[in-house]
Amino acid sequence: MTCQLFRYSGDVDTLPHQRWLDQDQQDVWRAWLDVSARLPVALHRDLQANSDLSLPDFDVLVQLSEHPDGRLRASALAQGLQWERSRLSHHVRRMERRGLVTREECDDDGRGAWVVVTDTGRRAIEAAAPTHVSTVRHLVLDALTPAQVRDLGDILTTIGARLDSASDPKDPR
Amino acid sequence: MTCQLFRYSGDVDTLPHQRWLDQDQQDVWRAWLDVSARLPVALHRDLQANSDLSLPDFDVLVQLSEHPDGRLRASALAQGLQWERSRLSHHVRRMERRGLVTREECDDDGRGAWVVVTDTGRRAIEAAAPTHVSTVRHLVLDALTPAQVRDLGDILTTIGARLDSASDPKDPR
DNA sequence: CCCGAGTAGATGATACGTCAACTTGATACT
DNA sequence: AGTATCAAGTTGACGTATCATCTACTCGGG
Repeated sequence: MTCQLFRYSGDVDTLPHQRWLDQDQQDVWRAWLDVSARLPVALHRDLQANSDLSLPDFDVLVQLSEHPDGRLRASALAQGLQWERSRLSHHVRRMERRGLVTREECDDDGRGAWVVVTDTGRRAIEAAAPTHVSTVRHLVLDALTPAQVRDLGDILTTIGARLDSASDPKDPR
Repeated sequence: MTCQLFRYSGDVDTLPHQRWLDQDQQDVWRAWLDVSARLPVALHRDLQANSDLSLPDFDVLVQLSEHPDGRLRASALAQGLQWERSRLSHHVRRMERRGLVTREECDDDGRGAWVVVTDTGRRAIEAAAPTHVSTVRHLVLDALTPAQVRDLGDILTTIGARLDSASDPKDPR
């Protein structure tokens, strides 16, 4: 994977007023694309091998498990997952069909709905979690030095902040 | 996002023999999940705003543009993208329908197929590339110090290597 | 009380990704 | 030649993600 990000047949100067990426930057960006594509696939496969959960299933169950009674309002859940509400709705429907969660009406708000983890769901995540965590360790956290883990945290926080302000109406670049 | 990765109602010790993540590790892992989920969404939105290309469309066109005549054998293209062949086949079909690429039979190998970028496809990527690159800069490369970019490259390379050996039949942990 | 604006969530259409067949042509071995 | 095997690519089914749209409810004035 040593090719350039753009090498149109002609000269790059055919597109003037444009800063392209130098070689080092291209390498880092390619590496990002590579890892961010393959890591979730590896985690997903790992989960599938040890449980009937997908990565999104797992994320949902983690959120629910973290809250008292294993229940959360749909919007709160969506926000915790950084998902769109419609995505959550679709996903919960599928998980409900498999018995991992149920939906319950909300008393104080007639529009609202609770998403509740079932016993089946609890058993599923408790069975899946150990290997999942150890895969995360093996592929990422234990692969890096403590200093690298710290650096990575700082880097991701910085990028995360950019993403915040990018979706923010202020500073649309 | 200051919650723990796992906080079952009971004590963590109900699942013994398991190393969980400490707080710092959880933070880093959460940050990874957060950024790796939101960055592609931001890039995708950006592309949609300036062109009719999706992120995968863009990736395909980049690969094709990097090669003479803008043509590549399907397998080579799949490998360059790190995609499964079937995924490529589906995607090329959709792109073909929109006139971005065409498929051509291969003379030397009766099974093979070329994927060829059309003029429309070329125009599309040339229109989309400048803003896309500048968004990548804005959100990532220019947000970090040169040292951080180097660090990130090292970190990603390390993880990439783990991913390689994870899918490798040898060392299945 | 009623009306309009906003909110919570669900739904349908479409695009995307994966897996498991399947088809067809290349290769190798007899 | 004949057959087994493998490689290239396609297809169909299904799960997943996004967008636009819809329904039902809440709330804050008139």
